[in-house]
Amino acid sequence: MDNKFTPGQVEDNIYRFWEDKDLLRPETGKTFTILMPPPNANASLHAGHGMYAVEDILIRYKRLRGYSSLWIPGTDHAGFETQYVYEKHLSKQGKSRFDFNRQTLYDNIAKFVKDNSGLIYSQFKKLGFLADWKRSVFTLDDHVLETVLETFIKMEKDGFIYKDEYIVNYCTHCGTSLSELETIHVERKDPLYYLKYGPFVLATVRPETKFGDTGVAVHPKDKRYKKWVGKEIEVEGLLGKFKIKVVADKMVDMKFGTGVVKITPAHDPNDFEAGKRHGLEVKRIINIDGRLNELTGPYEGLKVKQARIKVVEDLQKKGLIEKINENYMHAVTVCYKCGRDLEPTIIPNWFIKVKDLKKPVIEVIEKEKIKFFPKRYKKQILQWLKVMHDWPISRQIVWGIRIPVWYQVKGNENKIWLNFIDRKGEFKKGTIRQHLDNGYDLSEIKAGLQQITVPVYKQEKVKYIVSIDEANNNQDWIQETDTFDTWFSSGQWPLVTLTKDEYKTRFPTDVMGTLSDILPFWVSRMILFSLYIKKEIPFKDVYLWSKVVDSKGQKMSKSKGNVINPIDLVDKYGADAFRASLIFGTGSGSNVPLAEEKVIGMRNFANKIWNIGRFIYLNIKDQKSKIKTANKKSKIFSNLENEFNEEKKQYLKSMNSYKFSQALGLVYEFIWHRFADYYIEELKQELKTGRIEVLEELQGVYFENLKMLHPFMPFVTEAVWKVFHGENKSILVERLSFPRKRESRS
RNA sequence: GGAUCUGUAGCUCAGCGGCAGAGCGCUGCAUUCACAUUGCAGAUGUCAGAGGUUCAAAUCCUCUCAGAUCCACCA
Repeated sequence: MDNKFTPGQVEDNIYRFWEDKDLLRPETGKTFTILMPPPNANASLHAGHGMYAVEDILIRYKRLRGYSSLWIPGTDHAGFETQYVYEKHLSKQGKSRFDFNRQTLYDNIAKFVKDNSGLIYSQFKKLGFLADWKRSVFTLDDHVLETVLETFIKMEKDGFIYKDEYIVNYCTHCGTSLSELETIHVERKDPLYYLKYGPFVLATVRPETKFGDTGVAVHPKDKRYKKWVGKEIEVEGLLGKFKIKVVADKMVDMKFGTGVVKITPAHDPNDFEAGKRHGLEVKRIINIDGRLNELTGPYEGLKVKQARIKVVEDLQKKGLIEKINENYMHAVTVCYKCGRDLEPTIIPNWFIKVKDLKKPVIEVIEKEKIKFFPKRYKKQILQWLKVMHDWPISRQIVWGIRIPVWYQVKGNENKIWLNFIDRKGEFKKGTIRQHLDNGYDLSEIKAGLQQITVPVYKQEKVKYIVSIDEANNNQDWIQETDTFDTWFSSGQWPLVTLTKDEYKTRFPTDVMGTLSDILPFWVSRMILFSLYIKKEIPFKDVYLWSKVVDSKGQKMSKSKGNVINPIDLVDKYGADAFRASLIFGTGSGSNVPLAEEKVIGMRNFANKIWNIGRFIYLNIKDQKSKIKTANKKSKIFSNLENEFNEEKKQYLKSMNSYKFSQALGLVYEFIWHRFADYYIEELKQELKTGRIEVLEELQGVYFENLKMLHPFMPFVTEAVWKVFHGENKSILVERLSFPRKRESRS
């Protein structure tokens, strides 16, 4: 036995041993199941993934308590995220997604993902995770697709699906609409322009949307403007004079600006709602590429920002700007991914009606059929569920599960817009009618298809069918190109990870552990889908952890240059030290600071464990010839036992209530500062005089502590176990039992 | 605007009615003893502030200040 514990090779060998002995898979016993939150398939490990250690701790702990504990891993195709990464990769080669047809782009991304997957699992193994890797599920596996599509079809049948033109946050850079949750609001200073508007002056930060104005609103109680309400006013604009209706609406803040608001239903969410209330026309003047369209005359083709500059310039020339407030602070909605301003745009979208679907979700949470740890997340998720509105599930990207909707071509040639790349590689856009007139046939169009847009027509709907593959080779139908929001498929994670038999024995699963940030995105939707499809909750407990941050509490980011690569730390100090450093002394729910000094501290602890073992081991070898004296229990023995029993009691209590930091702290304190520093030192002399029962006593307490520590520091505990019991033995098949009393459910 | 959380040693944070704690850092001492990746000893605090409840408050309540996060709004 070496005088130091050196993790590197030892850890790899131990992991291989667990794999070879099939210890990653559960034994028989009462079931305990965790579904791993699927990381992006093409991701590599970052510090945040370190927190998956919490789940490994639970799995190992339950295994030691005699459960058949199973951890099922998986990976997510992460639609938008992955396509974004891939497009960045493309742009380095001077290309963009518009250079490829849909199928080719999909295949390329699939290959890209395949080439980059697998890495994270090998890194998880380095961290010692006891997951059943053979069971891994990918969110684009056939059986997942099947379930996800069936769910959509069932929802459609049950009337929970509808298509609508709705104002969505559209990122013209990323080329897709985003849900509310995927947007970020940032405070920013922008000029506020006071425009002369017929008889009024009104304030706006977006003068370029003026061309889409179809109304002007004032507050119903505003005396200043009362006489105009309901009338049309004549306004001098950049494209000449036009008439516009004045409406009264409570959304107007009398105190803001001049108390007059222009209404641009097509390009502002509030105006969209107001427009609906007053039956105003929706006049779209910005296309989804972020450029002004033909309705804007000379401004056609300009990007929004350029257009704003030009419009302001021209308005000033015409004397139509009264003043400009350059210091106006307001919140702007930006893309969470690329940070660019989002363009509120009207796009046909598929929606899920959530009103009835979320009711049972709220109920199970309120009744605590699903419990949250830390508890305050219960309030948070309930608050979020209460305001949850219909969920737009269409994404205009290819990397995902294509929505199984087919539009009828015949009779709708003028209504269906599409882009495709023809045989010669040329990009074409227009209606099907136009393409047909240009001599293309439908099979060529389908082969080179990029994206189709089928507006929702109020009177004459474009007929569609919902079907998995029925219409695939039928020339009468053309499939929707939108894909599902990633959360639509990952929300069904609990429905696609177990086998049929396991749904009888392991469902609901026991714990869902995940980053608290995705509570609304993911956790709430998993509950929703599970209750809808299975009529059962998907898991009993939800354990939420927070962001891993740097030693100063700062969020890790490339731009700050404070990103810590966990694998570096693991290579230097061992997986045990890395894992323990994330758990030791951290509060549940608060950010988890990761600092090299702390990892070193835990490395030292691992070494201490090793050397306590070494001390006992060397004495056993030395002891063989010595005589066992008459057994008289000394006071110090009973003190040790008392302290140990108390430690164990507290440990089990902490573990059962997800207080891992506390549990680890207890063992740390006991084994180092009580057991090693005090008891071993006190008993050293007796040991030297040959009292073998001293050794037995120490060994007994030490072994139990190894088991208690094993979930946190699996490698060093296993390594020591092997020294004492033989290379072929594993601490993993040992049992951790309760001292006297039975386990109390907390 | 609505809600939640946080404020404790130099740093990062536990503790959440019963003598103010840990890790790292700091000071001094110990040296071939299982371990210097060690041991022993020590310094360091108006527990953000004010008021209240209590035999007893860092802990419970109210307010104030400071910071963070979530939700909604933002012409």
